[in-house]
Amino acid sequence: MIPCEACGLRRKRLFRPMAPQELGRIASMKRDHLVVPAGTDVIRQGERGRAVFTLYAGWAIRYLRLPNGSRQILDVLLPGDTVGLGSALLGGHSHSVQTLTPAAFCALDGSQVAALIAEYPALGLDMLRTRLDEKHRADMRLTMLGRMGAAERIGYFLIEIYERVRRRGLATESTCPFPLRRTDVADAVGLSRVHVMRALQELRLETLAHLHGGDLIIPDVARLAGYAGYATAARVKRRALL
Amino acid sequence: MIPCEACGLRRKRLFRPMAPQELGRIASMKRDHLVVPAGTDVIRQGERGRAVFTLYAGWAIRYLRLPNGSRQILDVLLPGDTVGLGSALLGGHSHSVQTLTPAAFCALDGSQVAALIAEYPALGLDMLRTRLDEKHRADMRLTMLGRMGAAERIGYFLIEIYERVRRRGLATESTCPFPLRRTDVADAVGLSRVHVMRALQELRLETLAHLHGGDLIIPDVARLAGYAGYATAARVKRRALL
DNA sequence: CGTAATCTTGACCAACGTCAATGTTCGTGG
DNA sequence: CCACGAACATTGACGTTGGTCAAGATTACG
Repeated sequence: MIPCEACGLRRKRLFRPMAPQELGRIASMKRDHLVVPAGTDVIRQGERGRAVFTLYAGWAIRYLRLPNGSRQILDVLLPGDTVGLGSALLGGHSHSVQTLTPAAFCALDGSQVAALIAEYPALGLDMLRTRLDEKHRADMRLTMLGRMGAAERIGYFLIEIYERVRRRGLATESTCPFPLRRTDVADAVGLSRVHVMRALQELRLETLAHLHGGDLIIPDVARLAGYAGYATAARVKRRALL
Repeated sequence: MIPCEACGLRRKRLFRPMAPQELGRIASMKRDHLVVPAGTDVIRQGERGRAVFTLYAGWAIRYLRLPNGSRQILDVLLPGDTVGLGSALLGGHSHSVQTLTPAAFCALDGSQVAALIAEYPALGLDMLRTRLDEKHRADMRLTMLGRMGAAERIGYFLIEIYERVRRRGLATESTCPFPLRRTDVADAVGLSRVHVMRALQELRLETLAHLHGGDLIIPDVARLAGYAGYATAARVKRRALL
């Protein structure tokens, strides 16, 4: 079990530095370091659980399964993203989380989060900031589902992921890993799998973006951003481990 | 200008009681009590501003305008809802807010929010809780846009609003005020105005819901909830004024 | 009482979903 | 190293949902 003090994630520029005391307190909440293969359900919609997970390595999705069997992907989780805070503070899990690749999670005892915030208000503020930033992303995603055509939606989705991966130092100038299948893209942007194919072909023909092997290639990021109406917003430093 | 101590909103059961000190501190941040007619843009997307607004009376929408002119309504604001926390903590406004009815807002100085949370960590925790609850609502809305048909979407949208209004004590057994126009509904659920008409007719024919005058009538809430896949989640007490 | 805004409906068209057949990749066991 | 199967990608044909255009009805308001 990797101690929080030695956690590599924290060193990235994307995350705020923490005071040693804060870090020590968080370390005391660490309950597990869980390593799982691709396709594992780490959290199941409806379960009780009060653990808070930070994705340490690998990719995962947060999704909802409807009574009729269809699936909506709510978010793609990248290393450093936290999930389960809602369940810890509010009650049961309202969504599921599944790994897309082999992955490792850091599990904290969520029942202590309220106490933690009471002790270190600055942590609460940071968590609130991160939440607000994510809410902005959620607003944009809602807009893309509500008001954009198939190709633009997918373009937006792809560039958003590319930018998030890039900020974590995991992408090159024009390429980033992309372990999602066509079905996953479809369930994320609200289209059928077949129509995703058609829209991807359109993007490929216009040299805006294409998928190849497990990689996403965007020859000209600015051009795709223009096409899909994506605006790079100044982003907040996130709170790692929480 | 109504002092926070006398604010009627705080007394409703939906909101947590506050300690006198907390309340005093918040009162010291109050900058304005703004009364505006219907159709006023209180916040414009892109503006600088660091004010935090609490809707005191009336209805409003939070929306995004795309380069191509179309509009996505992100949320409907009811009395007691707070808006602008993101801008206060993160920078400029990423969305606009417009009143649907004559309305009154309480405006607080947002630049003091960080300091407020540092002083009263419990407030930060409450704000985080409220945020997490709203995020759940946002997840559900994304799902409805991505995976549901027109009539179900609108049914979901209507019942969600009805429940929120009811919890504030502003609805009767089967009726609540509903100042949105067809166009607003369309921009909220991601359909065209004409298609909203067709879907509303379907809901009316099946006696699930109908709009009349400025009112929304839902003869059998449970039946509509079943139809639209709406599940009443236990909701958090919200933080009024913030 | 008249004008503007909104609601409502019908006719037609485009976008997207479904079904089904074929190709491709990749892992597994011989 | 090859043969096989399973999962996934790809494409075409066709059906359905939802968008667009346009006209008339109703309501809100000066």
